[in-house]
Amino acid sequence: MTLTQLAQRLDLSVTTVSRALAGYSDVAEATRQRVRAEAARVGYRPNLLARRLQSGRANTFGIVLPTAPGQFDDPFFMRLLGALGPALAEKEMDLLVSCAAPWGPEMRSYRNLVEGRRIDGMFLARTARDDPRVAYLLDERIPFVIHGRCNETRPHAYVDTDGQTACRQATERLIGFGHRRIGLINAPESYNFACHRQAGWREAMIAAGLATDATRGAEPNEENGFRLMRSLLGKAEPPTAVLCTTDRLAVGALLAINQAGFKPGVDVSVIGYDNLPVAEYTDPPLTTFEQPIDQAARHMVAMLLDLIDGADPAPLKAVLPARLIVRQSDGPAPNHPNAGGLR
Amino acid sequence: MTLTQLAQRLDLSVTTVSRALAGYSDVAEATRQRVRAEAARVGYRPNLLARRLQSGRANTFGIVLPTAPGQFDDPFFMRLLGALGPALAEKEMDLLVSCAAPWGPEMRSYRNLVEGRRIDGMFLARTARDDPRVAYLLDERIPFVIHGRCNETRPHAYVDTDGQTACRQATERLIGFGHRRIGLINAPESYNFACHRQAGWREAMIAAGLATDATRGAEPNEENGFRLMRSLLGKAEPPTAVLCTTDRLAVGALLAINQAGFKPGVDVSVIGYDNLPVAEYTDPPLTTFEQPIDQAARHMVAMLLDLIDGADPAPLKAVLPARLIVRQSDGPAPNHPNAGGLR
DNA sequence: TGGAAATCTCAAAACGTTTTGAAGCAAGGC
DNA sequence: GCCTTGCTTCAAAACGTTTTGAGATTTCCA
Repeated sequence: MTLTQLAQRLDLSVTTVSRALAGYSDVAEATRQRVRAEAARVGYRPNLLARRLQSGRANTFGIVLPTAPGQFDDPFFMRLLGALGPALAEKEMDLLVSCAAPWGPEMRSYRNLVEGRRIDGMFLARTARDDPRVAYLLDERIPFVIHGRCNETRPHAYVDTDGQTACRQATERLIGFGHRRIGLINAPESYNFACHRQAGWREAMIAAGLATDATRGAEPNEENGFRLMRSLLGKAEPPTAVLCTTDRLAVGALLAINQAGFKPGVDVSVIGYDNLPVAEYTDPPLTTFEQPIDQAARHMVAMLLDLIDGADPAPLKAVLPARLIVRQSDGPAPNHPNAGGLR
Repeated sequence: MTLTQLAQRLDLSVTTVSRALAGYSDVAEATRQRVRAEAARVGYRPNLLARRLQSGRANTFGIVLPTAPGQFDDPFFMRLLGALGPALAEKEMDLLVSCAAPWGPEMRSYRNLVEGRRIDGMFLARTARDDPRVAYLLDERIPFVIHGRCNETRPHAYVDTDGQTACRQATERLIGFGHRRIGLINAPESYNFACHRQAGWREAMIAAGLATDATRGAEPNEENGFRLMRSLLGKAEPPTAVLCTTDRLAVGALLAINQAGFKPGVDVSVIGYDNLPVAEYTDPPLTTFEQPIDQAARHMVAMLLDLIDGADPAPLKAVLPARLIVRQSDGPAPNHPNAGGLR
């Protein structure tokens, strides 16, 4: 059922029917009602493709999932999608998902989305410090919002979690527990979030006059967490606590601690970051940070809608606090006066 | 740059330019080359919205992610997306993602996608035994492919993993280890996959003359795995092995076993299903099944493309084998002649 | 040399909307 | 009775493609 057919049934012009349905005031109340009733009766639904062609807007935003081996099933993106989806649906926007490895080929995905005019704007996540995608989108003047931050100096919209403050607090917490050798198991510093989280840890360590050499970085998955933790435990004076900048790293670290014959949470404290579902069921349950992803998603959607309406990106920035979830993977340092005390 | 503008530059008609680019044989070789060269030079990209309006095809498939609390971050969907994406990109198809809770509201999502002619076909996953979405799509004659199976009698395309065989084999393996009381921690039987997996377990148990009463079911997450395992352990004669039909259930079960003072893999064997990334780093690492998701995705894409070309859905069925990944969470039954032997 | 066939090109229509500019008509003011 | 105003409706153009059917030119053969 097209608008033309509907108009014929009603013995009206297409114009009038279109304007009646759109609620313009220049069609008589009686006519409007008649049109609306008939439209409902025959179940008329406008053809979105036609509407979009005419309006020049795709009514669609895009997001590219990184499908690198070892990280394509990152739960973070699933949660981001789950949060973006409803926020977008509310605004009658569609979400187009494209998949690509995050190096070279990914750029082709962006080109495809952008140059085919399939989308009006893009969401980005997991940005690198100098991210070619950001530069590309700025060059092409495609509206976009980043989850994360990046070094780009031109103004752009972003929403991020304050990983720096979170990691500073986590480190201070461990220091308060009496730990002196506190390791950092991080993602590669080419990721922006890794830099921020490291900065927080370093800040607290330096403020307390502690050494910042026990740091390691690699692609954030369980295997690397395991490997890096083993490497830290192999040191002459292994750390009594580690801050893992993602839960997947922490899961690997916990196993490494166990297998080395230590008791995680007692001999070696661990704090994670992300609050994955599994964090509540590791052994021991993982103390970690929760990112306000729903809130971030709502911000991101609102910002992108503003941008496609021509808003200035400069003021569109938000940094949201992470929330510490205390479980049982951290506690007083061994041989510390507080050790064995109440937690 | 539109086709019209390109035609003007070339002093050709829009028709000729369009046909030259599309590779029709009725445009002179010299002209075609001239057109191609100029198009490449000015970086012409066709407007997909216009093309789609004209062709009546959205060139887009849809998928609805279940965003129920407690399951919206199911890694399964992330892997499915990661596998569908590249397969679709190869065929120049877009993937539209919609989010909705899997009860009432989800139907509205389907309606939106379908009735706005935004998509040419749909992927479904996590189907229930009597799934209203399947009935709806059949009624509306929208092409679709299910990952999973369902009770619907009308012919429809599906791809599934053979969970029944997998779970039968897992149970037989446990029986071979000397276990006699083997529990089942399952998802609710309203899910199709839960039925199949249970059937496999039951088959093996009955064939071995064992009791099939130690079975429990609930939404497949860590918490329920924990809870149900505790309940099984509370029985007068607790099972010495459990088959968990998802890894998330297994992760919870492992913790419950640990906390009850048993050693998982020694006192109580556990086998999971899904091979989540975390499965390699649980304590002990989890014996589980891996679904061939990439292969399934390729099948699904091929089938859906066939369907929109008018193929008969009846023969479009595939059931793929799951692969057992042996780790250390299962082994000989306690007090069994094989106990303590080599594994 | 005339006509048919083959080759190349194009104007116009179509896809289903929204928007623009104008027209028809009644009421009201002079 | 003429002009303005306000209200309601509509024909036509536009968005950028693809397809259709036909026209123009060349080639080939009788």
